[in-house]
Amino acid sequence: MSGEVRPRRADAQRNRERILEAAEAVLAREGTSASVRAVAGEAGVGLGTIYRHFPTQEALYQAVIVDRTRRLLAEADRPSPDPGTAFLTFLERIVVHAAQKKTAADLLAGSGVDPKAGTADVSRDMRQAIGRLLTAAQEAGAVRPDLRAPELLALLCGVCLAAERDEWSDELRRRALDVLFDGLRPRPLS
Amino acid sequence: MSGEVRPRRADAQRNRERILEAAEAVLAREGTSASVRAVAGEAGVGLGTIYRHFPTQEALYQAVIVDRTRRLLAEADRPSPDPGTAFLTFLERIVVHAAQKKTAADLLAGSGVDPKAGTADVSRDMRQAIGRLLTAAQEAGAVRPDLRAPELLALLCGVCLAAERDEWSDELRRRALDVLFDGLRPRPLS
DNA sequence: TGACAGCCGGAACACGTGTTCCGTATCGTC
DNA sequence: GACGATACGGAACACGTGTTCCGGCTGTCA
Repeated sequence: MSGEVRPRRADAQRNRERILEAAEAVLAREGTSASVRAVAGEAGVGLGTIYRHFPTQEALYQAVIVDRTRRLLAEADRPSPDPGTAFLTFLERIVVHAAQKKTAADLLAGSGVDPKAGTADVSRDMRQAIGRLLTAAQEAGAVRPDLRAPELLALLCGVCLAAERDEWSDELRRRALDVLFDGLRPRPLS
Repeated sequence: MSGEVRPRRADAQRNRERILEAAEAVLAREGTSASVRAVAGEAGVGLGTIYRHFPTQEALYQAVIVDRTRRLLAEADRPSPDPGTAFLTFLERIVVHAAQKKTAADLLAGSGVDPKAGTADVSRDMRQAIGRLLTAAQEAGAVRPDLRAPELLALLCGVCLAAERDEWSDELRRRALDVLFDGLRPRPLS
């Protein structure tokens, strides 16, 4: 074990942060198809500088996505007196996040976790958090008991994809989620 | 006006059809990001042959998409005694089509019709057909009256995007659409 | 069967991408 | 202030893409 890691030079540390901020902005604007050159331009930095800090484009984007997703996940773990509201509120936050950051849908995709992706951990955490909130909401009687995680994640993934793509307005999101959430509630006994 | 269009040579006509079939197969497999070379390989044809028949990759793909969408739309216009079932059945057919052909979601996207796309016509027709079925289903009391076309199209677009991406199984589609369709129905008076 | 318009294949070109490399500039230390 | 390690910028490379071009082949028709 080598130990003793010399601290980064001050300008390097500054550049690293500028690159992360730039990547976040560019991802929000263009989604994960954004080019490394776009990030370099936004950061006011050369291409080589980016590759000095991140081995790969994928590594850079994952760094941004993982960081922001962890912040989002932190909100899911606050215990709430109203599991139904907590569940639906968190779903809506995910959709808002998707629309603003263009980067949420991938984390919800099919349960077959892509082993080569560095986002596998945070993706698993996300699905588990949703699963926990779902179970709690069902036990509280706020969500239909026959709803299972796969179809919930599939629908949520679809909503995120559409919201990322077409930049839903606040009102459209409100109306669409009202419809979807109605479908999640228990059917009143006819 | 020139008139007098000489008929295509027989081999050229044959190749044109092979290209269209190949394009359909490749689109179903890889979506609209498929390369022209992939279509050429599937058709067993040179690149030049494709460009002899279609001025552009976009033109080729649009030809496939427009043709298939027209066939799908033909089903929407059969008058039905049960507008509610007709509405939901057509929505499901669209989702199945999306999952199999990887090509439906674009037609449902934001109402701002892209003027440069040759699919604008068929996209408008699709939205209008859905709108008609929606209105009929609402008048029959089978769908909640406060549902409007924008959020319906947005949700449907999301479902198609997710189904195209992750190749939903029949069962997953069934479960997801059951939930979504429940949200479309009228809320029973408390 | 001969001649030619039409057609074909695929090499070649233009462009955008991710990534590497190296001469130069800068930071931290003495 | 000088010096070495570190970091920077951006040209250059490898690759995949859409598209064009042209020499040669082939269906068609007299």
